[in-house]
Amino acid sequence: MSLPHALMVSLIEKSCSGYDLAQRFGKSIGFFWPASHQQIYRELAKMEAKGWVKSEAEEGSKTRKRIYHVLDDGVQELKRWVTESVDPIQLREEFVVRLRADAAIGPLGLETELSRRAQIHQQKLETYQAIEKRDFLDKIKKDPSKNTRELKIQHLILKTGIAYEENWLQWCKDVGELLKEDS
Amino acid sequence: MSLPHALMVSLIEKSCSGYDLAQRFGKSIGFFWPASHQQIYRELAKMEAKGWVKSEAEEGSKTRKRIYHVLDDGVQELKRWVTESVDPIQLREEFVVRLRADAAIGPLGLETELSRRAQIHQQKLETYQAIEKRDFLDKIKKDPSKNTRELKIQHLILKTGIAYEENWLQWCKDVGELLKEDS
DNA sequence: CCACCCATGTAACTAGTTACATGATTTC
DNA sequence: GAAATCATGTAACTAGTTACATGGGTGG
Repeated sequence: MSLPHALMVSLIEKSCSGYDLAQRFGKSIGFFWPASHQQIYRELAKMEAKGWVKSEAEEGSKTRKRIYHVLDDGVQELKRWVTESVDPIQLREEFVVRLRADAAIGPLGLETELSRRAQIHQQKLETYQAIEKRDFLDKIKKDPSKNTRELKIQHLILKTGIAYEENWLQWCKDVGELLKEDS
Repeated sequence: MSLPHALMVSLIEKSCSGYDLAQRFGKSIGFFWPASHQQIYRELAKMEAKGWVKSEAEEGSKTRKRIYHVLDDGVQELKRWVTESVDPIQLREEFVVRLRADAAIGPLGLETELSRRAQIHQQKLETYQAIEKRDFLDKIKKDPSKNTRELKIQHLILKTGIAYEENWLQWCKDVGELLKEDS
């Protein structure tokens, strides 16, 4: 399981509350490891029980907010986990199964759904590209010395997402062509 | 959930036992929707209870083997399901999280694991390419009239797998370059 | 003062994984 | 007759999803 470790990476970058983590997961590390707030709160509680993180009420705050930070045991655990050997995840795409059903008993009119999916990919792609421009391209242009190892890796991760969406977008076009061709 | 529907697609292509399905899932539709035999047996039982499929002991056989075939209700359900609207699955790759951990507190020596993963992708790629040659390229060459809608779709699905593995393979190389560069 | 966002949770469910069990048949 | 593979399952666990609950603070 990766969630506790993903949370620790995020907390190392900046300590914050479970709520904040949930927000940040919606727009950074969560692109590659999505998690709902329910899951996050549950994991944080378990991690605190294990002594990987510790939470403290914000000083002088009137809210219930609890700020989590990573303890030394957490960092050790993270280091251990990083070198673990785990197989790449299996491609598992429902729409491919639908397509195969269409091959067996179709045509079943997948075109509408296909273009809906193309739109979703297009939208994600644009989101990623906007982030790339703002957080990487412009930043490096302004000050090339900022292009550290850390930034390069983070940029590569984002480019992974971009390539991923581009591939599926192209795939949607290819499938669309094929379905149009002879149905 | 797709498993029952994936199973029906497979059973429509050819009726068979749960055991056979588990074998076939290891080398065709299971590339895109993997399932263990435990899961398959469990689903088949549920599907039979719902009246989507029916099983019969093989005539004159001495084994416990039960052949499943899809009933009309099952075909109807499949047709209904195909047009359902479902979002594309989220990219969810543990190694990307590790990479980001490496960016935050690294370098942590991800190279070994990376080349292990590259090997896995390479191997899958070769498996797919062998299947492509045998089941599509050679077949069409021999008799172009065999290149039906059904075959074209199935070929496209396989090419999806090929592109997927090629992309991750390339990704491994890119990451490898970056890690070598400045660690 | 009402609606919205902040902030944290519980409960029940679903799908998939891991481990274990068992007996029959085929192959060497 | 031993080992491999055919063939079907049960049980317990893990991770993720969906639905619901609740109370405080902030902006119009």
